[in-house]
Amino acid sequence: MTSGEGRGLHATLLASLGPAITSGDCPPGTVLRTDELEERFEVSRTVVREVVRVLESMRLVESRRRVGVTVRPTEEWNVFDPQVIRWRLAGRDRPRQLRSLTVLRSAVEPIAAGLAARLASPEQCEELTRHALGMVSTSRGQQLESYLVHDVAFHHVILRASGNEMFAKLGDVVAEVLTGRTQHHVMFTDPDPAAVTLHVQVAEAVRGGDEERAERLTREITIGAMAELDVLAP
Amino acid sequence: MTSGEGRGLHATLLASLGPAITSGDCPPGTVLRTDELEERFEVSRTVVREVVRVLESMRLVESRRRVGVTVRPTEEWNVFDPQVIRWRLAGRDRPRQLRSLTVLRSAVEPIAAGLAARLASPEQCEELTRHALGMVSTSRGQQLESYLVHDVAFHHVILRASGNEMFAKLGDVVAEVLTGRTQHHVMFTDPDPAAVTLHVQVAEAVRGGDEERAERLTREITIGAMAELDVLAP
DNA sequence: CCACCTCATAGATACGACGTATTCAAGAGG
DNA sequence: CCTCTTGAATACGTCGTATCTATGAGGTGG
Repeated sequence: MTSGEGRGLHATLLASLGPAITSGDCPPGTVLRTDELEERFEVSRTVVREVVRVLESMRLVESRRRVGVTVRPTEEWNVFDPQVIRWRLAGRDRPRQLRSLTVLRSAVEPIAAGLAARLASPEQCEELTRHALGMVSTSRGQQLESYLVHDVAFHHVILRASGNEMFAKLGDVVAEVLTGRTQHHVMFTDPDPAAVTLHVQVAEAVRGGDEERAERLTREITIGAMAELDVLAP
Repeated sequence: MTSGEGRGLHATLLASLGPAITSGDCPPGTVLRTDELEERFEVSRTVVREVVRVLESMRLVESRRRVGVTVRPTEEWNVFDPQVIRWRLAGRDRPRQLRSLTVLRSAVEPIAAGLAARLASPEQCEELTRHALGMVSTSRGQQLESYLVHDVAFHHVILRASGNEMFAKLGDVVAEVLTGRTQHHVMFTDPDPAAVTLHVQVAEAVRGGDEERAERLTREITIGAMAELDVLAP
């Protein structure tokens, strides 16, 4: 076992096998045998079996008697599993994953903003305007890290305020998309002023309970995000 | 072990513990001990541990030394895991889950339809019109089961034709929503004629490559679905 | 050529042992 | 009386081995 992120053999092996599969190093159809994994990673049967069970629950692999552990075709993977998403974002088909997520965002966030306009609590409205203003004040002069913090927080609040648990869960994923985008940015360019303005206006619309406007403005933001992706990604 | 769905002790125990947690029988904060589960379900330590590991990967529970296996708060669950969705749909907060999913549909499907209008293959267009016509021909005279088959297939094709792997993955979930809706329907009423017409028109729009129209019409369908939910659910 | 049977294989399950982190509480010191 | 340290109990983590069982392959006989 060369490395690993979480403590414990289980987490370590999972952090090795998961990415190996999602990155395509073990393409669909590949057969892994339990005892081979045992010796390759120098862990006990117990650890291997538990990891395989987890990978099986993510539908990345299928374990069959007399055959071994087979990697399933990509289209059967649980692509909504945050763990799988993280592995894919860190691996080879990061562009593809980024595109999928951005399209998902473009579908979900406008609706979420509309719902937020109806349901957001006063505290959430306050948070929203605070982060929007934070984005304004950090939008100039190479402060992209601080800007990103506000940007992520802004979208997190919107998704939580929508009152939909599934939307809320997408907050973490969106955070990774935004973070990844900034990491790939040339760090010398400031964020698009138009986008900053849009965020402020969305905060206003939500605060004012204007569903239709919140939705429309957020849709403009996501359209911008997709356009940006077309420029940056292959 | 009273019952179970899949063959094998692992699947059986998972099918007992999962629903027990998602239904609220074991509310967040509940602590389960490994050996207690062993004797309660009459399985070995191995099986319990592997099941706990899977539940942990779904973020339903957290296993800590000297403490036991604690049920995590609801907002930390992997609510996009199809298995979790199925358990919740079968359990107590089915209405809440159904509402979340319907809102998600209303966000995703219109965008998916728009993309499908641009990307659908001739075969997919053919499938689409076939199922739309199938819906028409089964929309009268207590043929809800046949109607449902076409309805599910229709939305499946739309989501797949969008070219987005994440959208495509939602097809199975949407199928369960539609199925569940029909199961709760009074079986004597035929489907809404307006909805049937909309499906036919969506198929036309996709076939004709009219993105804007496909999106708008699909949005009308999902609006109808939400309205229907308001009538049926608490 | 096909249907059926046998056997080897590799995962599925079980059990017992030891390691280790974590918590809680008792006791020493201030 | 309060705080900090230290120790022991505890429940999960890891390991090795043994047995069971499903299943795919290959042989056998009709």
